[in-house]
Amino acid sequence: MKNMLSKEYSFKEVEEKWKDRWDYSIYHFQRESDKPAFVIDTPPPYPTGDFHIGNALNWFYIDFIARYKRMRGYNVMFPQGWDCHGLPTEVKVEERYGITKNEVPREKFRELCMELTLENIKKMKETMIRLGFSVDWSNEYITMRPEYFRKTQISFVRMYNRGYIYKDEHPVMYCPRCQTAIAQAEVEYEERETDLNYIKFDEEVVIATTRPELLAACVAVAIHPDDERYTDLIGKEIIVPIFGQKVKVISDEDVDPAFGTGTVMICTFGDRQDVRWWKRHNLPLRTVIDRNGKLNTLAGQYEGQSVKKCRDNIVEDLKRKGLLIRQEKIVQNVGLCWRCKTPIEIVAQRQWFVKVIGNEVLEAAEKIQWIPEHMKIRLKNWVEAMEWDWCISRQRVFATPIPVWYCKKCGQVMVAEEEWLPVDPLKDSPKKPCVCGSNEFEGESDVLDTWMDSSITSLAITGWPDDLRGYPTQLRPQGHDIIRTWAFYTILRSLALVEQIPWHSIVINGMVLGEDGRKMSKSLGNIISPEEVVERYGADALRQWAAIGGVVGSDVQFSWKEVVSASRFMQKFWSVVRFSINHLMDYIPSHKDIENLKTTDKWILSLLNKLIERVTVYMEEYRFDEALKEIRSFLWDEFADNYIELVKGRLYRDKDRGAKYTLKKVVEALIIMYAPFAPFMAEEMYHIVNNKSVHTEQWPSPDKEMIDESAERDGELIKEIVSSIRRLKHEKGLPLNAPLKNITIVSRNDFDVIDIADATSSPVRIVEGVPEIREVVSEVKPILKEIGPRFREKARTVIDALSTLNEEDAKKLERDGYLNISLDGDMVTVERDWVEIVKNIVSEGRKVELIHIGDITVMVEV
RNA sequence: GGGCUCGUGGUCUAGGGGUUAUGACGUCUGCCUCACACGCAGAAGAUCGGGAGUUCGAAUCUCCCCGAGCCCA
Repeated sequence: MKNMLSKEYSFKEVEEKWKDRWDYSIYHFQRESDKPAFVIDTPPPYPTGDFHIGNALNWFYIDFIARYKRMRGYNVMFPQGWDCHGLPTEVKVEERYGITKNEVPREKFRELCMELTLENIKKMKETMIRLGFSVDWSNEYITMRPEYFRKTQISFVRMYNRGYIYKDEHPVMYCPRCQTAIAQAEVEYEERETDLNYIKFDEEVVIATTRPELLAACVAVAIHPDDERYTDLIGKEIIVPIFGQKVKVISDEDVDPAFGTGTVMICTFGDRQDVRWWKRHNLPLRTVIDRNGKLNTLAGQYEGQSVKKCRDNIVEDLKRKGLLIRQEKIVQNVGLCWRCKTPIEIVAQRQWFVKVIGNEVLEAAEKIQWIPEHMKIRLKNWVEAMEWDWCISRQRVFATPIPVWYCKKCGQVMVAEEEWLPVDPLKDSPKKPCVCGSNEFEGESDVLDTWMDSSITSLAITGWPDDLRGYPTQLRPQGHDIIRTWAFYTILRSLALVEQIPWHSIVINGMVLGEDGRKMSKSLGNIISPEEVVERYGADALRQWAAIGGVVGSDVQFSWKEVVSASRFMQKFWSVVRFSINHLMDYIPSHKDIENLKTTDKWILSLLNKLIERVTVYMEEYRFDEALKEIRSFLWDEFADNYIELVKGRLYRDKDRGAKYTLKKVVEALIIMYAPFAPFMAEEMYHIVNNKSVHTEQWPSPDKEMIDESAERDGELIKEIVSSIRRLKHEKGLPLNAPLKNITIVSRNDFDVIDIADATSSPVRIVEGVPEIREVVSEVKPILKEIGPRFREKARTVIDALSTLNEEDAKKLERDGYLNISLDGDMVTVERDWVEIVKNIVSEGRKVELIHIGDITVMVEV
């Protein structure tokens, strides 16, 4: 029979073939199904057009889980969302058409954004399909579409009506470049060097500040209450240089007397500490920075200047007036807009806020299983440090409109009713008059933070607000970089909207690092795209890098080596299938074949069933690295290197049905368990051995009947005997297939030796004991884990006594099962099981080589 | 400054009280043995970051120190 399989596995051909041929509807979630549901609240990526390797890691984990759960009989939902709104797309559109958002009508600008978003989604989808994700495309959602943002607006209305959302004037983080308020979570900090300026306020007071441009916004000067240098200043008024406003001197514990001169000017607002002081001491508000990041009229002669320009000018003017005592360089942490890295300002503005219900969120977090557990602490730290409510209004265009109008007559706020949604208040009018009777409204021009869209994904995918069956969902997979945003906001919103946790478990993935162990970045030039890996080694190989690269939750370094080693494993697997199919082509399994199993067959089947148990446990624990390693080492080290080598004789010569049965069982189970990791190749191989799709198969369940400890012991022995004979031949300089005169195994229990004979090309027999052979005890090895706990501090003495046991006593111990020995005058009884007795066999007749394997001896006549 | 995670052969990595520490890549020595040279059979290579402690026994637990990364002030 001719083998039709190519010698080399061609990932390119196979992956392209199945990608096009697959029926993706088998991955659709069945709304009406008896199977238990497993709903995954997958992350909606931002449609940049580039599905990068970090996304890929996240999706690989999701796909391993989804495929595994499906095989375990779950009705899995693996939806795919797209989190469309936001600044980056606006910026891209401005670049692309060389316009600014204010140069075209709002509606037109939004359309251009949508157009670009759809193009980007298309590109990313292609990559995702190429990577083999089992996405349920019938559950795709796009947040910019009316059917989705209707839900966002409903969530706004409901939370408003329940008192979770309010509009107020409050200090907010403001990005002057993006010209919008942002949330605390969107601020990142970076160390930057700036000048610390010592400015003379009056004869006694010199203030050190890094923000001289905010002198106009100065509302107080603070000192530490215990600072003896300034005790008599407290309560006095002092005049701010250049601007001349009188401010009070107050005392506060939070002032660091060791920093600068120990006196601090409080501005509205230089940093968050200013906000704390401003609130605590009820200070007046002097806003000097406007929405464009420019100084306003309060700044007098500096009006209209940028923050940077104003700073330079004020420093110059202070110098000229002799008010600048000195300057020193210091490093300080500057808050930056996470999108454009522009230093943010804190300004008081009327904005929309969501109440942060920190305690409720923390309580809910306790009810959720966190994988890994310690990631919960990140949420905790974040929540506990939150000082302000979540600012959800943005002064942008491409986002979900806030469904609110203001009465032109009385100023009353009109929040949309749910039936009116979706709505754009700038285009649409309320369907009822204001309480004052007026029909003249002005629509809210602010829009919602994009996180308002994406923090209801768990609700949206289950069918909320129309249908909430099956809520909470089962799983949220996401990166640890967005715990403070996505995870936090989702829990908060789920509690506020439906009073439930959003998911039972959350599994956190790490970031992907470059090959050099550093973050991937353009400037370091260490970026790897999924496409280039797929091109060279295939999606299945990349997937295995993801699985084996590290424990879920830890950062994973990209590694070509891992990818290569995965592709070698694929070649090995392919060769095993190629070998197997030679013997299985004409084989129709029968249950009777079980009766023909030899020791070696029983051994590998027992190991296989134990493997299934372990792999299943690892998959349940999201330990993909361990699961895949188990599969790999079983296939390579046990099945290929040992089992197949041992049964070749029986297969080629005898067409042995027991061996064929075993071969088929093992290969099938391995392909199925491999399928979540390498869906393309597993599919190809399963079609070869079974002519059907592996992706609709059941996950194998361990067959307890086949777990056979004695077969395992004998099988291990056979393996050991064969490999020690190989080693012997190697040492003697003999070819591995050289026949030996005789192999005699001295053992009291009987097992099949046919495979040993085949594998060593030599006659093999088992004897219970041979007269002309004399057993000599050569070594007694104490087993420490038996002796340690029993004798504790005396263990060492016992160990020494046992290892120096004389031959007579050792034989007595072996024969009787116990032995009394005297230790420092005490009689101690030791048991047979506490030691391993190594014996030599001395032959009086012919010359034999002796091999010891545990308690067993093998005599080899070369 | 605070929190979290982590320091294991040359490189990456598993393990997390029992004395010969896992695997991958790399290195060395033989082999084209009828599934596989992306292979087979062997081998070398680690005082498990440093120190102290707990214990009969520590890579593993505790404390301190050093170093790295992440998150947050």
